[in-house]
Amino acid sequence: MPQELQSFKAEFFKALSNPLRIRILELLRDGDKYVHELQEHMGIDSAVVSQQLAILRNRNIVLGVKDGTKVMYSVRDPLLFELLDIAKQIFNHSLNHTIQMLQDMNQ
Amino acid sequence: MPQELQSFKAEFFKALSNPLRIRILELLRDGDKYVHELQEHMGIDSAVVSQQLAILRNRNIVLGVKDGTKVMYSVRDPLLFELLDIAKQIFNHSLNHTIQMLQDMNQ
DNA sequence: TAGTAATATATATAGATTTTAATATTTATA
DNA sequence: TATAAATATTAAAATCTATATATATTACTA
Repeated sequence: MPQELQSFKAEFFKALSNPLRIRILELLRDGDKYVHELQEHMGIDSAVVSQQLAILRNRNIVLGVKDGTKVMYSVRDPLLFELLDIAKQIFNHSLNHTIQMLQDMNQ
Repeated sequence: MPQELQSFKAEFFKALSNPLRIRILELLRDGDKYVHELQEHMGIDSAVVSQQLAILRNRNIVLGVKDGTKVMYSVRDPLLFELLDIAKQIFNHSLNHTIQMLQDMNQ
């Protein structure tokens, strides 16, 4: 694999490496939303939401469509949700492993 | 989803958000390797490889097993490779989309 | 066989760069 | 003018990368 592609992949994962951005993507999983809707769900300043949306937009992960003064956001590729699910599975495996290890230690 | 889990997920993706670490994981996909083997493939200082391995180790993504003075590394969960494949697919979709858009603009 | 060198890996340190998150300002539309 | 969203700015925190140092194991050798 060429070195450039590795950098692109790394950039992609970097876009996902922030709790606010993960939260946004999970909210969008339940349906497209306006910025102010995201802001209300997350309970943070709308400028902060806009900042994080800009990062996801620049990486082509979400799409914003204007509707008057509002902007409706959606996730561009549904495969992203599959990716998040696999991440969760990996996470669960790792957690199970840790729990098992602690149990073994107490035997 | 609890806020903590979002942070954990973000941490996980952060571990993947570096070109050297992506390279390491792709090399390990072809089979477990010693640090010096990784270092030779990557053509960088072994201290740099160790640093990056430490990050992957701390996030429970890889496992290092001592064998004399050497340490053999492997990926803990094969699901990780599935995750990388899906990332690649998302990436291809995005690229196709961009190409299509450029073509449309030239019509 | 004790002492020392060589090898493999890990950790520590530090300066440069990047990211974060909060606030302020700007733009666009109703 | 009021509202919705985006962008700019900034200080603090985190990350990166290179280099230096430390540790642990094996090999050598006097």
